[in-house]
Amino acid sequence: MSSTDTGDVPPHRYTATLAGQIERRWQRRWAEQGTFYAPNPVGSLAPADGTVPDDKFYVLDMFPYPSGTGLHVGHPLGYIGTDVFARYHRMTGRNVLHTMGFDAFGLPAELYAAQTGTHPRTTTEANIDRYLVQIRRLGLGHDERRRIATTDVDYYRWTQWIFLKIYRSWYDTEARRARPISELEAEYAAGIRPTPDGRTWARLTPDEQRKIIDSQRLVYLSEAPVNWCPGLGTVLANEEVTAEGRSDRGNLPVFRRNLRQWMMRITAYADRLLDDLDRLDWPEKVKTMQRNWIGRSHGARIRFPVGSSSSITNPRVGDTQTFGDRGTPPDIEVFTTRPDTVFGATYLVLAPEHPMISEITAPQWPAEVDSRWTAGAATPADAIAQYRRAAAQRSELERQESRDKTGVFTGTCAINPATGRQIPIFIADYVLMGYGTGAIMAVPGQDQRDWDFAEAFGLPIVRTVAPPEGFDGQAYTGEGPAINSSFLDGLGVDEAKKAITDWLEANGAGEGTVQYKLRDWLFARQRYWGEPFPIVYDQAGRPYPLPESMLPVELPDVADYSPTTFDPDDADSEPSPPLAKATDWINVELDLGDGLKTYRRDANVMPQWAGSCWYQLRYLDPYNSEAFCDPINERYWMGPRPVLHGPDDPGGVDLYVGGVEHAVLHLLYARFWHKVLYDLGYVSSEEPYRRLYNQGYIQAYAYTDARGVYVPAEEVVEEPDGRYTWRGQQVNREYGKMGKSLRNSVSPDEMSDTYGADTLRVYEMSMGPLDVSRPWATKDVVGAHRFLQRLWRNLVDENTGELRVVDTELDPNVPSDLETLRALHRAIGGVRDDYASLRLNTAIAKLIELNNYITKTYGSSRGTPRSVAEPLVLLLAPVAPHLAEELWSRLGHDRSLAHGPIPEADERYLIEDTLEYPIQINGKVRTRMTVPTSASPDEVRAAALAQARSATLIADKEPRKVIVVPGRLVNVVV
RNA sequence: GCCGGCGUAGCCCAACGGCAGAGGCACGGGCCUUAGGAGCCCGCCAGUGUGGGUUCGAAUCCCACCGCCGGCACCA
Repeated sequence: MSSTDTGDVPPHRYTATLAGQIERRWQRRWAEQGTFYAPNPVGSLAPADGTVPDDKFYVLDMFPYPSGTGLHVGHPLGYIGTDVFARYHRMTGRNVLHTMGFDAFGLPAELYAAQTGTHPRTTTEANIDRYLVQIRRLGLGHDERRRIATTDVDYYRWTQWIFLKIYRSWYDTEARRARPISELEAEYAAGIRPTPDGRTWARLTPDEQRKIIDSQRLVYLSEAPVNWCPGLGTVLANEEVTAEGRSDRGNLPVFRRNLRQWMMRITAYADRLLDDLDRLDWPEKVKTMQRNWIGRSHGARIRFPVGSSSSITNPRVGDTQTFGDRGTPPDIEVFTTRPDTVFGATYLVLAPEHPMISEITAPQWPAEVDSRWTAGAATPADAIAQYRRAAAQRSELERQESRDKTGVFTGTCAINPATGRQIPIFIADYVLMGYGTGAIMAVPGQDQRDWDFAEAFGLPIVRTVAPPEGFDGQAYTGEGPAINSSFLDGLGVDEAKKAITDWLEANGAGEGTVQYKLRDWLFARQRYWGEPFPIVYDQAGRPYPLPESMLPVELPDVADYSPTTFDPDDADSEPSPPLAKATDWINVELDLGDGLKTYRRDANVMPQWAGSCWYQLRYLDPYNSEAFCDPINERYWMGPRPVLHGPDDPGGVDLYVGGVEHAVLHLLYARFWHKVLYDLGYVSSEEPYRRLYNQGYIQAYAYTDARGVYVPAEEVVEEPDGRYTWRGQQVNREYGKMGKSLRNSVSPDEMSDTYGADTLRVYEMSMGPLDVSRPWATKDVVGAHRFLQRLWRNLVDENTGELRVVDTELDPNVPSDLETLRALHRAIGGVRDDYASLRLNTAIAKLIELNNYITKTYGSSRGTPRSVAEPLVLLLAPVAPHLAEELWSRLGHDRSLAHGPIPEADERYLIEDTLEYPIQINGKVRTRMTVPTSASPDEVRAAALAQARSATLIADKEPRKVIVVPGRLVNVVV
C-alpha cells in the first residue's frame, strides 16, 4: 500500500496499487504466453513451420555487469529506451529480437570471495537473480529464452573455442585477412612461401618450424614490457591504464615490466578497424575516439648513421673517440611524420629506455662540451645513469605537470643523411619508447617540443618551411614552401614529403611507413574469476592449444581466490595467479596426439572483455551445442542488408544502445573478434554493431555538510534565498553521478512502489532526448503519473470500473467530430514518426496533447469514442505497455497488442480547409489572416496586402518586396 | 593547450531558416473536500549565454568571446 492510495479515492482510480496489480498480471501473462519470443530461422528456437518474417529488427543493450548493489533509476534509462523502440517495431509486424544477459566475470565477485570465502559463482548468481527481479519489474519485453551469462560453462566453452580459432590463425597481409594457421604451414611445406633463412621447410627442426609459426599467430606469447599493477596483482591492457599511468579500476600505480604474457594481435587489424568506421552509423564522437586510439600516422623511417662523438660547436672529424674500437657504428632509426623537414633536423633524441643507448654512449665528453648537456656528470655514462634513475622515479603525473624539457647528451653524434652534417644524440623523456621507434629526429623549426628543447640546450634552429608573412611564433607547423632544404626548396609540404621519401628510399636511408598508436592487446590476467585458457605446456614450457573436444576447460575450485597482491608501489614484485595454487588442476595428463604425457595448464584467465566480444552472437542461438551460432541464424539477424542500408553495409545489430564509456575498450575488442570470425567464415557480417547510440546519463544532486560528509539528498530543502539546508544546517550542493555512497540514489523499485512501473517508464522517456544527460527530479515523476491517470479516466469510470467508451462512429461532416479526427490523426502521424526516430520525449508530449484534447472534449460526456480510444491505447503501448494491454483487453480484445496492430494516419485528416497566416511587416508579425488552404501564392499575397492596408500597416503604394511562404507566412518588406 | 558537444521561462525540455512553446514540474487562483491531497479547471512567466555577420526573415547558418560537460594531451 503506498501513499497515493490514502484517503478517499474512487475505487477504480489508476493508483500505484492498481498499476501494480495490472503490471504483475501482464508480466505474468507475457511470460506464460512467450509474447516476446522471437523465432529463429533454424535450430531449437525455430517455429514448427520454419518460416520467419523477412522484416527483422535486432535491438541490443550493452551487456550489464550484475552489480551486487542493485539498480538506481539511471541504470534502466537505456533499457527502457530500447524496449520502447523494440515494442514499437514489434507492433509494426517486425520480428524483433531483444534480450539481455550478463557480463558476469569480473573483479567485484572475486574480491568479495577473497574477503568472505563465498564462491564467486554463488555471489554472481545471486546478483543476477536480484538484477533480474529489478529489470523484470519494469516490463521489459525481453526474450527470456535467450538470457545468457558469460560465466555459464556452456557460454565460456565457446569463448574458449573462439580463442582457439584466433590462436590457430595468422594474418595474411597480402589478402588483408586472417587465415587458418594450417594454410600457412601448408604454404611453407609446399615451398610457396619462403622460410626466413631460405632453407626448405622440411630441413627445419620441429622447434624451428614451431618458432616461425608461433611468431605469426594472432595470439602469441610475448616478453614485451607490460603494465604490471602490484596492488591488483595482475597485468593490465593499455586500454585499462589511465593517462596518469594508473589502473582504471582502483587507481593504483602501474609499472612497465618485462613479463611473458599472452597477447592478441589486434594491430594486424588496425587499418580495417580504422577504415571500416566510415561504414558504421555511430556517433562521430565515438568514431573519433577510436580513430585517436588507433592513431594511424603516415610518415617515414629514417636511418641516421652514428658517427663520431664531437662537439657540435667545434666538429673535429677523425676525433679519437670513435666507434673504431667497438665495431661498426649502428644506425639510429627514427620515425617522423614530417620527413620533408629532415634538412632542419639538428639533433636526435632517444627515449631513456632505448635499447641502443649503452651501445652508443661515448666513454668521455668531447672537448668544449656545453655544460648544459652534461648535467654536471663526469662522463656520459654517469650522466645517463643519473638521468634514467631520476626519470624512473618521476611519476607519469609529475612528468606531465612540468613540460620543461630535460635530457642529457650521449657524447655521440650521428650524421644527418640529408645534410651530411654531424648532429648530437641526446636522451630525453619527452620521447617515448612506446611510440614509433623510440627515437626522433628533432626539428625545432617545425616542432614546438623540439624548439623548447633546442632553446634549453642551446641547439641550432633551422627553418625548413617558410612561415607566412608576419608569423611571430616559434615552431611553425603549417603549410608553406620548403626552404634551406636543397632539392626540396620551393615544394609544398605534401610534395616535399613525397620527394624526400623517394630520395631516402633511393639512397637506402629510409622508407615511407605507417605508424599506429594502437598496441597489441594484452590478453592475460592473473585473477581467478575469468575464463581459463585452453592451453597447456609441456615439460619444456612449449604451449599447446587443446583440441576442441577437450573444451570446456572449467574453472577449478580453489581454497584462496585472490592473487597474491603486493604493496601497490612494489614495482619489482612478480605476478602469482590464484590458479597456480590449484595444483591438482594445473598438472594434467593428456594425449594430444603423441601419447599420454604430463602437461601444465595455463594459470592465467582471460580479461573481462573477452566474454563481451561475442555475446551478441550467442543471443542469436543460445542453445546451439554444435556451434557458437548457426550461420543461418547469424545471417538472418545480423547479415548485411545492402538494399536497406546501402552497398557498403557491413551488417551487425540494428541498434546498439549504451553509454559512451565503452567507446574504446569493449567496442574495439568486439569489432576485432568479429572481424576475425568474419575472415574465418563463421559470420556473414563484417561488423558487430551497425548502428550505435549513446544514451545520456541520469545525474543527480548530492549534498555535503560542513565536514564534507554526504547527507540524504531527499531531506535537503532549498531555502527561499537559494541556499540548501539539511536539518537546519547549510549544505553544499554538487552535481554528478547517482550512487549509494553519495546518498542521492533513487531506486526503480521505490518509484514503482509509489507510482507504478509504467509511470517510471513514461517519466524517464519524457525527461528529454535519450542521448542527453539530465538531472533526476523525483518531484516531477507525478506529472507522468497524472497523465496515465487522466488517460485511464478517459476510458474507465473511476467509480464503477465500467468502460467509458461509446461505439458511435465519428462523422467527418460534423465539425466537432472532424476536429477530433484531425487531432487523432495528427497524433498518430507525429507519434509514429517520433518513435521511429527515437524521439521518445516528443512522442510522449504528443500523446499527452491528444489525451488532454480527449479530456476536454469527452471528459464530461457519456464517454470517449472507441475510434479515438483504441488508437490512443495502441500508441501508448510502447511506453506504458502494462496499462495499454489492460485497456486493450478491457476494450474487448483477447489478444495482446504486443504484435500490433499499429494505427495508420489518414492523410485526409492531416489537411486543413483553411490556414491562418501570420503577416509580417519587415520580419515582425503585425497581423493575421485566414485563407482557404487551396489559395494560390498570388491569392495569398493579394489577401495579405489587403489585410495589411486595411490595418493601416502599410501605405497604398506597392511594397518593396512581398515574400509568400506557402502554408507558413507572408512577409511584407516596405 | 588541442578537439568535440551543449547554453531557450524558476527547473526539465519543444520548435524542416518562417508566428519562440508541444509536454511536464514548480508557482498563483478557483472547484471538489470536514480536511489534506499526488483529483479537476483556469492562469502567470522568457525573446533563445554575449557581441558581430549572412538573410525579406536567425534559437536554427557563419565568425569571435564567455560558461558548462566530455575526450585527448610531450604520439614525433
